[in-house]
Amino acid sequence: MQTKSEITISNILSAAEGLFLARQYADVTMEQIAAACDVTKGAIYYHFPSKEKLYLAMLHADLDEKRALLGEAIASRADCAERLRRLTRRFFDLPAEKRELIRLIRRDINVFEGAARDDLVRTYQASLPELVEEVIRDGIAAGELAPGDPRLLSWHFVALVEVVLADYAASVIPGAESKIEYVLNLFLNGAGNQRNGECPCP
Amino acid sequence: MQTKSEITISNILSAAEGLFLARQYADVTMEQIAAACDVTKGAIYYHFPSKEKLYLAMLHADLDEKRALLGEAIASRADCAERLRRLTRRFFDLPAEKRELIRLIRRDINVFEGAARDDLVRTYQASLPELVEEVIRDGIAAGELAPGDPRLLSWHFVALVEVVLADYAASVIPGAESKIEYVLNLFLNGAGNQRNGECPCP
DNA sequence: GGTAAAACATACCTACCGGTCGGTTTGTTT
DNA sequence: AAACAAACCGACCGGTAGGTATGTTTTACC
Repeated sequence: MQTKSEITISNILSAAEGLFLARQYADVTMEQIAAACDVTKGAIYYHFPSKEKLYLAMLHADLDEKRALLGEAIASRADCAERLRRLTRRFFDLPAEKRELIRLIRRDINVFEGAARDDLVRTYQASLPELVEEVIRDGIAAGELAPGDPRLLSWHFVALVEVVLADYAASVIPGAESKIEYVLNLFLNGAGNQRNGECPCP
Repeated sequence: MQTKSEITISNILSAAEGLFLARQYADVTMEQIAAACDVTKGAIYYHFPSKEKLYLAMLHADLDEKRALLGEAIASRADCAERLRRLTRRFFDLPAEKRELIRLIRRDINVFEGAARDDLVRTYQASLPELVEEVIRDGIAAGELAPGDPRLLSWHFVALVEVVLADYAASVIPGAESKIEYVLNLFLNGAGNQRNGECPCP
């Protein structure tokens, strides 16, 4: 069973997540967070030493959870395309708010400096791109993907997923499954018209 | 000849650009901007009614300029790949600060609400992605690109450019020209190993 | 070169926000 | 039920930053 304290902390983190996702770091006040989970500012400062620590704690909790979830999806011996497909599908299965976390970090990453910033970057790198990177590295080794830098390719893949995540995409590509296939096809085969490529054998 | 007022306005916009690029909107103070161009806060408020208006004015000026510059690059009758190449090259030729503007908008877009926000989105859309979209639309019509939604593909292309713009990419892909070819190749042909595709003719 | 208006500078106001602290409630132990 | 600790409240402080009011200089034009 959870103690009273754990419940409160969980509530605070949850409220903080919602607000930090909606607005920028500086535009979210501690009192707004407090009001959102029916406590006062004093209660938050009882559990967290500062606004910055609260933000980082919320990020860590969220990314750890997400990483564990997504990590399962690539733990298979399938080929590269299939592993990427499973990973993306699992990502799409996440509640919408959770998926926004990546954009959140890219947005607020300039708020902090020094150690806190490095910590943020590392935590982010370890969340999604690193998982993709692992799959891509294997894919290159197996000859399924063309040679290239795995990390750069993983960023490309993540960026592609982000594109499909935009509101506009929903009006063009309906349904999660077709979005996934869209991403995979574009990533593997590109946007060029393959039929234009001449077949070497007459 | 420029009047004194125009020079001051230009200085303010230039200083604002540098600071807004380096930090988040809320973390840039009016006094910092004032100090950066050797005036006082009062002078800024003489020319701009508010911080928000100053930010938007600086964005508009920058994007207008950039759009004019990039627009020339696609005004040719070359094929799709070549036009994209020229557009990207022109983009890479921009001073580093100017290239960061895209990321800036994506970062600060949540600061504003209502009309100001819509204005921001429209201005952004009209800057880079719309130019790419035009080229891609032609490319699809000419059969050079596989059928697909032009706008979504343009976002994909822009995202790819952004990936290559990251610091890490410099350590993997040296030189602007090879970055451009990397982007084009990945966009047109994808990351999949084409040699794996069986040739239908025996 | 004189003058009115534009273009600043200076000082100040006010709202807000992160953080603190004394005190109060609630729960637990003995 | 006394004693103690954990959890929480709410008023408050210090600093800050957007914005303004007013005085001063500079520009532009005659």
